[in-house]
Amino acid sequence: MASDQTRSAILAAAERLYADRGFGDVTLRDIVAEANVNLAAVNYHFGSKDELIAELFVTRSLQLNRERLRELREAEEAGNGIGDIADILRALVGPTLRGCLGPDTQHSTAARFMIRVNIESVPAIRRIRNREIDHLRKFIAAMKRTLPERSDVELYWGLHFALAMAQQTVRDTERLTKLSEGKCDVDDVDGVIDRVVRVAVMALSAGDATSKALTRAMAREAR
Amino acid sequence: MASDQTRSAILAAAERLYADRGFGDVTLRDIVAEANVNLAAVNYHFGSKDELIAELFVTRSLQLNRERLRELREAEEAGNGIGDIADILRALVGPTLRGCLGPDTQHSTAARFMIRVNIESVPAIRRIRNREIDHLRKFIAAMKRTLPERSDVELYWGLHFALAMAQQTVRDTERLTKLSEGKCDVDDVDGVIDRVVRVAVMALSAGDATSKALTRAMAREAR
DNA sequence: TTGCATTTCAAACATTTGTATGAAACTATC
DNA sequence: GATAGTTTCATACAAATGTTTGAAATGCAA
Repeated sequence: MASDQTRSAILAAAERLYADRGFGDVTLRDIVAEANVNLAAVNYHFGSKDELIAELFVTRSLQLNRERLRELREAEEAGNGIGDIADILRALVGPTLRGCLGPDTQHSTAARFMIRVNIESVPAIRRIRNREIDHLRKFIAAMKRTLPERSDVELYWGLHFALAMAQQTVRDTERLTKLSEGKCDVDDVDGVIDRVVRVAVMALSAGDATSKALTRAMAREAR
Repeated sequence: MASDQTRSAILAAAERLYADRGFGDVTLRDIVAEANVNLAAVNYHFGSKDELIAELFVTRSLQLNRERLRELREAEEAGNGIGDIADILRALVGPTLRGCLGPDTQHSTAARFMIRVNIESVPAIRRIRNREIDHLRKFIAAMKRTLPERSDVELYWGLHFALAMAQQTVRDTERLTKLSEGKCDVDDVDGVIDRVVRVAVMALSAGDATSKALTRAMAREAR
């Protein structure tokens, strides 16, 4: 086992470089230079470049999922096993947005790395991502407990849209800021989370009479 | 000018290969083999690999934007310059979803290419994408005409979320299908469009009293 | 210290990649 | 049908990249 400090140095350097410059144009030589270790060290400690990337992603992924489930548990415990739907959705999108948005994001390597993962999509990561489904099912189950009369399809679409809004906000922060000329304050993380959650809650009723009534109400207002 | 058939063959072959295998692992040699032309032909006709990719993307992008604007114009003409908000949003997300979803997607190279563009993100394309903002502003303007009393911020977020849902659906069709065990029918393109539009319309009222009332209503129902 | 396993290192390897070159083939104009 | 411009072709180039190798260094137990 020894000191492991070479291994850690590689992980840290790789995450930093990937976060800053993306997966596309960071070579092993860049990484070992940043980490001040020998070129062969990567293959010695990780086997291959892809396995290094995979380890980085898995580590951060597990952290994210742990945090999500922790918040989900909190939400359900507060309601004696039945969480408020907004809190459940907040547990789903909150950790991502809190991790990847906000003014202090510039200082968190892990955050910027996960943003990269959301923007680019390298095969080594795509393979792992497919295992995320079991994790999401836990949220579907919790949503079902809270809204038992909702059809499954509505729940799936609701979760899908919630993730869509969160991830697109992370991915396209720059475009939204430019488009809105800074009027959309993505640094107000809690505000963004509230907004996403609110829309996601509404999305869950997209097939319902209530929502159709709302749509009609808006149409009237527009006249 | 001459025949241009080499040029076209390269474009067609490149689009097909990129659509099938992604930008990451398609080399110029793969492309020229598929197109039955000489290796040097790519640099002769396009200058560089990146310019070839750029031309492919620009072509498809212009098509998409043209179609969006056509539908937007239709929507506004139907209402004497003021379109129904749902129709405006439909003009925004409809072309993308109609192009990239549905059972016949397997047969359209252009569609699969644009899906790739949504999944992967290569520098050559990212650069061009930033010019999309002017295009989106036209939709903001149309939305503003229909909902003049809405604050700009609400409009920006609404458009952002609409695109988020559409693009994530294109990007993560597979995950949604797996997660829902096929219960979410993404082949029903019109159904998906309706759903996205409906949620997007609701999102536009995320800061309003109406939506807060709806949220409260749902909370009551959940009890 | 000796011996053994782990880790580091410099160097080389083997491909793969986009691009450049210069001659040949082709095309169209006069 | 000669000439000039365009296009095609085989081949070479140069650089980059992940990986391997075998020896040197290091750590550690007996």
